[in-house]
Formats: sequence, structure tokens, C-alpha cells
Amino acid sequence: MDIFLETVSALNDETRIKLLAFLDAHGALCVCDLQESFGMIQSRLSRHLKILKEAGFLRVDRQGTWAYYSIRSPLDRFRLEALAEIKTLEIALPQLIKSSQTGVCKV
Amino acid sequence: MDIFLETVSALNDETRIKLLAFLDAHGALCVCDLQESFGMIQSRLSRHLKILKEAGFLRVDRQGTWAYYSIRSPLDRFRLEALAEIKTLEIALPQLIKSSQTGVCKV
DNA sequence: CCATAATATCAACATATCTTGATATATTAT
DNA sequence: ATAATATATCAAGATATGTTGATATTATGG
Repeated sequence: MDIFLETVSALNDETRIKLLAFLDAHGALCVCDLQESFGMIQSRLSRHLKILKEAGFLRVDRQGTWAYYSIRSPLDRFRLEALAEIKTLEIALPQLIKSSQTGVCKV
Repeated sequence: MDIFLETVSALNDETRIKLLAFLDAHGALCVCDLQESFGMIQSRLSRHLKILKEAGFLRVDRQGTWAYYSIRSPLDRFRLEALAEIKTLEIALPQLIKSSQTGVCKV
């Protein structure tokens, strides 16, 4: 029950749904990239990523000071279905800005 | 997005998860029965049933003053998967008390 | 029409969640 | 060690959600 509630609770936020769709579309991205792409302040992003990670949706790979977030694989059935459902939604996602690669990243 | 969020939001509550599991197990029940079975006050139940209904999980059949709630059918894929996931959870459900049939129903 | 019963809604309060800005932690380079 | 950068955490305020008790609505029977 608790795990299911944690999963559902993680899905219960528009920002996090967009993050899942975005990461699903673009693969691994660091907080920096997401910050630039979504025009969102860093603490807010960090919080949502943490919630998605703890709910089993995301994995993190740390490389130096960067933290690359991506969709966890494999996902169990329900999370996979949730992600599939999210992909069917017509969500306006931002343009990807890879500030981590252009060296422009300034928090 | 909005519909998905409404669906997920409806699932984001322990009481409602139990109600779904209970209605799935027992079929159509009136508020009265649920009230007795769950030992829950009527306004609280009514609220949760409304949320589940508006999120597309439940249907209501009114017979006189009674309102019989049951799992809506057919359910779309995601809601079906959610319900399936709920069924896999080991939730302690209350005993069914059909006060509507024993005539004991007193709100 | 009036009373009763089942259900729905409302207002007030409590609790949880989200956002923001500030601060802390961790890693790399000098 | 110090500085700089990326990320994480925290505290405070704003908003949303859940619970309760009271009241409203709707249908039935006398």
C-alpha cells in the first residue's frame, strides 16, 4: 500500500509528469539542463527529481558535480503503464537546452 | 493532462484505494453499506465516492434514496491497470456489512 | 403536505504539499 | 587549503486536500 501510494503521489504533480515525459524523450539529463530547459529554479527541480527517484521512476548517475537523471530501467508494470499513459498526453514540453554541454551552466 | 491528473489524484488516498478494492471485491454497494463496513461517517464517504466517480472509476445507480456505487465498466487501460495493481496489494479490508439489506441502516 | 431516511454539500479546522530564497554539501581546479 | 560550481536540503509562506459536524437535497410513506 505504502509503495503504491508513494508511486501515485509522485505522479500527482504536473511538473513531475512533464519531467517524466521530458526525460523519456531525451534520455539522461543533468539538473543543470533541466533547469535551463524548464526555466525552473534549482531547488524546485531537485525536489521533484528526488521524489521521482524515490518513487522508483528515475535513476541518477553522478559524474563529478553533475547528476544525470534518467528513466529507470526496467520499470515494473504499473510504472511502465503510467509512463505509457503520460506519453499519450499532449503536453507542451520545453525545448531542450543542454547547458551542461555548451558550458553555459550557471546555477 | 488534466484528466490524467484527476485520475492519479483520485488514487492518491488510502481511503479511496480501500474503497476501490472493496467495491471490486463485493460489487455494487450503497453508501449505507460502506458506512457500516468501514465505520466511517457519511460525509466523508460521500466525498471520497464522488471523487472516485468523477475520476472515472465508479458508477452510481440510484434506486429510491439509495445510491449504489460500483466499479465502472469498461475501464480504460490505465485505470484498469491501476485497479489491477491495487488488487495485488495486501490491504486489510473490513468485513462487509450489508445494512441496506438487514434494514438496520441508520445514518 | 409532513415526517423520515439516505445521500450530498458546506464551513471550519487540521494536515500535507509546493514554491521560493537561503544555506549546506560535495566535487573539481588552482 | 581555498575558491568555484553543481546539487541537495532547509525554513517559511502559500495552496491544496482530508476530516468533522451541521445543514441541504431528494425520494418515499403516511
